[in-house]
Amino acid sequence: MDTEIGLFTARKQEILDAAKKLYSRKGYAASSMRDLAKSLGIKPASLYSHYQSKEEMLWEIAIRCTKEFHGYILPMVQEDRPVIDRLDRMLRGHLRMVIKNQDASAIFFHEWQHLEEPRRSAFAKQREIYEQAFIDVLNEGKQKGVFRDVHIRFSMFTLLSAINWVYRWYKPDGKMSIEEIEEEFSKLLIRGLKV
Amino acid sequence: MDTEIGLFTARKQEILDAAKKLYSRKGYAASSMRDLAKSLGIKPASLYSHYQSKEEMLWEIAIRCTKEFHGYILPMVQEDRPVIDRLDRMLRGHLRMVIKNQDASAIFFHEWQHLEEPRRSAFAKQREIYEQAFIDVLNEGKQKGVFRDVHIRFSMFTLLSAINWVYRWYKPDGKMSIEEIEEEFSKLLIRGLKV
DNA sequence: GTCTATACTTTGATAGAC
DNA sequence: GTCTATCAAAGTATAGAC
Repeated sequence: MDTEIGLFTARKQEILDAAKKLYSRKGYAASSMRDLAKSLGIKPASLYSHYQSKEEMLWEIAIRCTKEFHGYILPMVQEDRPVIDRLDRMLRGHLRMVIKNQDASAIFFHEWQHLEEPRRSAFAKQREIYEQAFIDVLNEGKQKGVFRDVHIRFSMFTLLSAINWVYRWYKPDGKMSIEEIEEEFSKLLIRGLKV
Repeated sequence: MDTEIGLFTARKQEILDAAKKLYSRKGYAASSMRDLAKSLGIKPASLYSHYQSKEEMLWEIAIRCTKEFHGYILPMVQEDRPVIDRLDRMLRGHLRMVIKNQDASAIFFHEWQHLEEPRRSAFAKQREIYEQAFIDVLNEGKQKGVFRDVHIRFSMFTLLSAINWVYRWYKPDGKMSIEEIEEEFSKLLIRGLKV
């Protein structure tokens, strides 16, 4: 019997992890099935016993990453806390997700654009749901007078993109710990919203 | 005689503009010389009368973009103004460059990674010079007590990346004017640095 | 689950005529 | 400066043996 992780066999997961790393480092379009097979020590044809196509792997990576981000962040919108604390927690959460899924983040932010329809649109839809969560909290804060009269959509993009770039420069052995990065983001980004 | 623009003939420039647009929309790796030729209404082989290779075009786009960003921003570091105003002007300038070179920005921020050595390193070097300008001003502000005790390198990345994302969502006919975007960035990002 | 062998497509690039 | 014709390499994917 297969050793399952979620709906996947362990082998499928190994392959997906290798693909994640490769797509993240070289970009999806520049990554070949030959490259991927080589990194796993198998022949290209063997990959097709696990996935039907190159794009299916991209899709699996993207959609799994989406589920992880959503599962962690979306419930925070309705927590019983002051709106400013909720936004703070959501931004810290987003940062944690980016760092935890550093390779997948490149796919989550960029490479998903190489998906073909209808998957591309399906992903875009999920992405909007995620962004909407931040928009909702920003709107609430604005209406309650906690935040100044900011452009909501603009602020959402700015806050998230400041954090998104972390996947490009974060190194686990770098000078800043995750806690320090969180704290700095919180100070740097939340302050600019306050009345 | 050739109609020159800088060191380029007009035709070379036309081709480069088309490449810029294509690489920006589809990504460099996913863009073929056939695609490019088609968008110009010529045959693929004709491109090689103007450029030696696909990578040479990527290089030209990247390095021209670098020159434009540098020429606009670097002199601001030493202007005779309070340090906070200089940073503010540099961030606004960076924003203007991103919007003015929206297609090239995708290459400036991402696609340059597809350059091969030694061009890749040469570009990376220029990029560091650009980042250093912001680091210098942040350091000065910190030493003068205008900015709080921020992590310099972290702040530089955060400020620039918040703005960099603009190339992904900015539309000339969108809801916010460039002036409004500038103003919002200034409020949102500079406030978080102050003591 | 991986292999060999291979089909078919697309790619970057060159040679040489006009 | 653009064309036709063409090449070698690399791409995704399939069939079928083990």
